[in-house]
Amino acid sequence: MNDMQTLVVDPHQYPDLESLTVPEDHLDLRLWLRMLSCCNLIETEIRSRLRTEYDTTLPRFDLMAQLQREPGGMKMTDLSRYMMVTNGNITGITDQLEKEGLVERIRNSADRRSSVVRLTAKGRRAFRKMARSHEEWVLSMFDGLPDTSRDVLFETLGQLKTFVRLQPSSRPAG
Amino acid sequence: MNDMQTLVVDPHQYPDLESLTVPEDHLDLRLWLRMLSCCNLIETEIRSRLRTEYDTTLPRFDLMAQLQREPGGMKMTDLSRYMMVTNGNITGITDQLEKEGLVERIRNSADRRSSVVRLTAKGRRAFRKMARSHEEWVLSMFDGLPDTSRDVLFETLGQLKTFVRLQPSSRPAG
DNA sequence: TATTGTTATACTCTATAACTATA
DNA sequence: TATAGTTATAGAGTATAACAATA
Repeated sequence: MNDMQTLVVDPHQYPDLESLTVPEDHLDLRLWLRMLSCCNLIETEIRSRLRTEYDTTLPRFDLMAQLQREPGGMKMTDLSRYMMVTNGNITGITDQLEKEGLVERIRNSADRRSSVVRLTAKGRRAFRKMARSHEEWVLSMFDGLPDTSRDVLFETLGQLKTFVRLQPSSRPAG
Repeated sequence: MNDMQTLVVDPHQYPDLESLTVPEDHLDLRLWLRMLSCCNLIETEIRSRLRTEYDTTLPRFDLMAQLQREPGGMKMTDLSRYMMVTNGNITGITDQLEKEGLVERIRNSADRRSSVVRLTAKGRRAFRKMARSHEEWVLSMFDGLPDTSRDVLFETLGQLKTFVRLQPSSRPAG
């Protein structure tokens, strides 16, 4: 069975995005590629674990995480806004989760166009379990990082999130 | 034309992944979600600009960036390792770029199974232009961030990249 | 037997767009 | 007219797997 080619790569073993820069490049660029490769490393690991251990995906996990905060459920339109994807995609993910009994749609009698999605009891149990694992994975990945670095990262990323300036043309005029 | 629903969202206007945590959560988890939402914000912007201004995608840009460092070209297998995707995907992306005249395959007479992919003159020109824009976008997005924060971010992310510990089961046994 | 690259296939996620039912 | 949600479609990106040619 040597004709099979499963993807088996240790990311630390190969150069990554950051290696595409040279010291002469702007610090911003090197910073960005370093941040991106950190994120990709961690995100890939989480996606892979969600897949192998819970047979699910990050968007599905995220949708359930949104619902978990709102015991009464959320309107599809709000889910779409918070998750920054279009309506049709929320319908699709909700369909999958509903088929597995993890969420349910509740029709709204006041406005019969809209419905509310919420976690079922089974969905709440499943999410709690996944969220615990998810947290363990993250903790274990950050394990070697000194406390001061953690604090500093948290603070400066907070600044960055505020300061990041999106190009005007990519935003709606209003 | 109100039945059309184009995705037009200002990411700063809605809660994001980070808002799924509460102060009682572990700092690691809050840190991770904050980092992820920073990255997603910036990455989404870059993908969108690559699409609208250069009609291309991030994986295609990344493949060209790899080749740009190696004037002699790279083997498909090495591209696959560096970009951490399977062989078949490299074939697909290379096909697209070759069709547009941006890269070319050179057969290797010593080992007739393998070939080398390299940028054409047109590809080098195109990449230089895109890379300049890409750098401008990044610079402009980091514009409001104080210098000290930049330095600190760069250092601590460097640490993180070294310390991030992948789960043993996700790596090959060797 | 193992490696290089290609092809075929399937699946998820995404966007655009048109549609239905309702407001 | 506008909104909530659905459906249809298309395309990118990914993985798994089998294959041919070559080593």
